[in-house]
Amino acid sequence: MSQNNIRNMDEFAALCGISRPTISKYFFDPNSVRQSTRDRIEAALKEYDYRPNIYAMNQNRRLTKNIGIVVPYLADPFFAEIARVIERRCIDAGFTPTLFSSHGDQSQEIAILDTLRSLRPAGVLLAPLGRASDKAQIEEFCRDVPTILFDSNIEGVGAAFVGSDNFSFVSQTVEYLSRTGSSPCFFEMRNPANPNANKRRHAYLEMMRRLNLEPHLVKIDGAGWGFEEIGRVGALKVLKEGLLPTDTVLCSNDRLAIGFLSACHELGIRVGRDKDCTIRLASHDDHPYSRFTCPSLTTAAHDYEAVSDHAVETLFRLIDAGGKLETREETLFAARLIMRGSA
Amino acid sequence: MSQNNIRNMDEFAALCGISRPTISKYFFDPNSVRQSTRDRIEAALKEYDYRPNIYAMNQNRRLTKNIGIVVPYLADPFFAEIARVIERRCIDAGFTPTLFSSHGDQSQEIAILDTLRSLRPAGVLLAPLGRASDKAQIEEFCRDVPTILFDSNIEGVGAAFVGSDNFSFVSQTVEYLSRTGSSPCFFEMRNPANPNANKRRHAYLEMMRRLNLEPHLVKIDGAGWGFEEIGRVGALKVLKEGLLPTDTVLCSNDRLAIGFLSACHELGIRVGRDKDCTIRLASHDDHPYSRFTCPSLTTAAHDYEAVSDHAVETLFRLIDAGGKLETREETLFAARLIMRGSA
DNA sequence: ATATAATTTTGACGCGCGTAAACAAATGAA
DNA sequence: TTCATTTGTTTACGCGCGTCAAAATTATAT
Repeated sequence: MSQNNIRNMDEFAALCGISRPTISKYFFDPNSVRQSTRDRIEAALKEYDYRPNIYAMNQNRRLTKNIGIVVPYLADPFFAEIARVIERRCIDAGFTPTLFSSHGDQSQEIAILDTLRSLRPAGVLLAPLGRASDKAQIEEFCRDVPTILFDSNIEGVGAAFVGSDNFSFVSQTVEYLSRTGSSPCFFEMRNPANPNANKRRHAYLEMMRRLNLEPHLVKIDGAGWGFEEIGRVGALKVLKEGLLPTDTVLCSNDRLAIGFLSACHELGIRVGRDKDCTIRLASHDDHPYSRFTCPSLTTAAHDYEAVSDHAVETLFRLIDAGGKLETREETLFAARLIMRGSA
Repeated sequence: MSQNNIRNMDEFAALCGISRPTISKYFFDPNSVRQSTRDRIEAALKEYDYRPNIYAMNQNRRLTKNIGIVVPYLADPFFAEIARVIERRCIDAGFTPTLFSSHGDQSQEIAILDTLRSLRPAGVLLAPLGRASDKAQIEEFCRDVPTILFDSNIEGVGAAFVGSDNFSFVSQTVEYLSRTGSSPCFFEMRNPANPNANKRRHAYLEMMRRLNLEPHLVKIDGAGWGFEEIGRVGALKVLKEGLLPTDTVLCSNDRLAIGFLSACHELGIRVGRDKDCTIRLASHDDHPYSRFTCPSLTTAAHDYEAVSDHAVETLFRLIDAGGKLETREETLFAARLIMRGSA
């Protein structure tokens, strides 16, 4: 490799023996130039390893190749994992993803949208905070920037929503628990941050109605995104005061369940299917840690890959279509029941 | 707020009644203009909410206000948490942080460094993969870009290293375990990804020597960053084959310990301090989940805040100094012993 | 070989802002 | 009031690249 004295595209073009506009075209889309010239450019690229100035590029391009990825809470490995998959897909498609976390905070979510505006991204994949989101601000953002919502829906906002089918989650867990033992009560936060929680409650009630069973909602206090601690404290209270109407508990999500398990252990209550166990516990999400809890969590798993893939594919379609889709799409993927030790 | 027809700094300057160079100066450092003009600019800013084009800005500025944050594995909440704190500090200081995760993969780490180069950041906070890192590439990168290493050190590379004092971690856990029961064996991966693991092993051996106790290393197989599963499989093997030399186990890190606990539960082995427990388990890191395991983990905690703060402060000093520090600094923060249920 | 389509070249302009130098104005202390 | 000092203005250039139109070249098909 020769020494890298190339200062700009002009010099590189000269070294290639190809005009600068053609080089520029190549960098926007390598397929837009004839194969033979592409080969020549790529040969020179290897020899001199020139890279165009991204700032000059993005300043002048009609559309950047940037994609914004926004998750509500990165300390939750669930989001870290989904962000990883989405990142990969974007890079493979020739885009430059940038990851943002709202860290459970409305003002940070708004600040991120503000930053994203000035990044002029080709598109954005946004998992909103949910109840804590400033819907008006998000709506306005989505009018300006091609955006796909995922994980957590806001009705009518964004070009599309891709997520999981909460009814599919709950129906499977409720059916399984009811079939194999006593029917479950539903353990959840009183004021859940995420709209999926509400959908799950409704699904629980509906399933219990269909099965002709009496529903029991167990609502616990707590705010914020520290679900494990909220679940632990809530479970301690419920267990100590004997407020649990059944010996089978279905948690709204795995992180609450992790806290619930912790409380049970503190109180010496054994959880699982064995004879010496007094409680069965199941949950939803298939959180990356749910197979390492004690006992491991019976849960309903997201189809991570399907959600990620479809969100990204939809975004690419949206970008290709110039930022507008004919109608707003909503796609939900079914859950898969994962039977483990806790129920 | 008036309608936002402002296309560039010229127009905004005209509306302000202030010359463009002064506006430009203001955006680089609001304190560099007289208070009265600053007030006028900020009043106009509120009325018209103009924001300079970041691409044009960064193209021409001698130095951008960007800061790169690189962590080895974002699905580990430990890194998510530290990244959150660092992000906050950078924003508060007027910088624009961008978060990257190597996802445990060498080629991705290199790709990130490549991306960072073309971002021309004022500075970078880098937590390397460790053993999997391409040291030569990182070294070359650090020659070009002002970089502070954190969490995982590479001798002589980067302007400074900020991390935790592994000896402080291990000395406290070993001392505590030995004082309150039988002395621990050390449970770790055979080929740990992270150099801290080696430091911890040495610290364990040294502490056992000082206490005049016989050391026992228990090395398990496994590669990659799925430490919980590695710990679980390793513990199953060790426990089934009766290879555990003592009833007290000190794991190299919490994620291995989480896997260990999972294995114990599968085998019906009770862990903790109670009479019916046959194993005591302790560990290091104070992973965000370690207080929710069953039993909760006795561990040595990082001083997250101190590490984050000092890393960021050092980076700011480095930037102010023009990218070079007189001598390479290494700062290690002591651990705090967190006594919980497992030992 | 010729007509046609596809691709590249040439030359030029503009994007929005940083920056520099010479000058003008405001400030503040003596 | 005076003068030195700080701060702002004017003017002008350059950064590296996108993009456009017209001309020149090349590839493909007939």
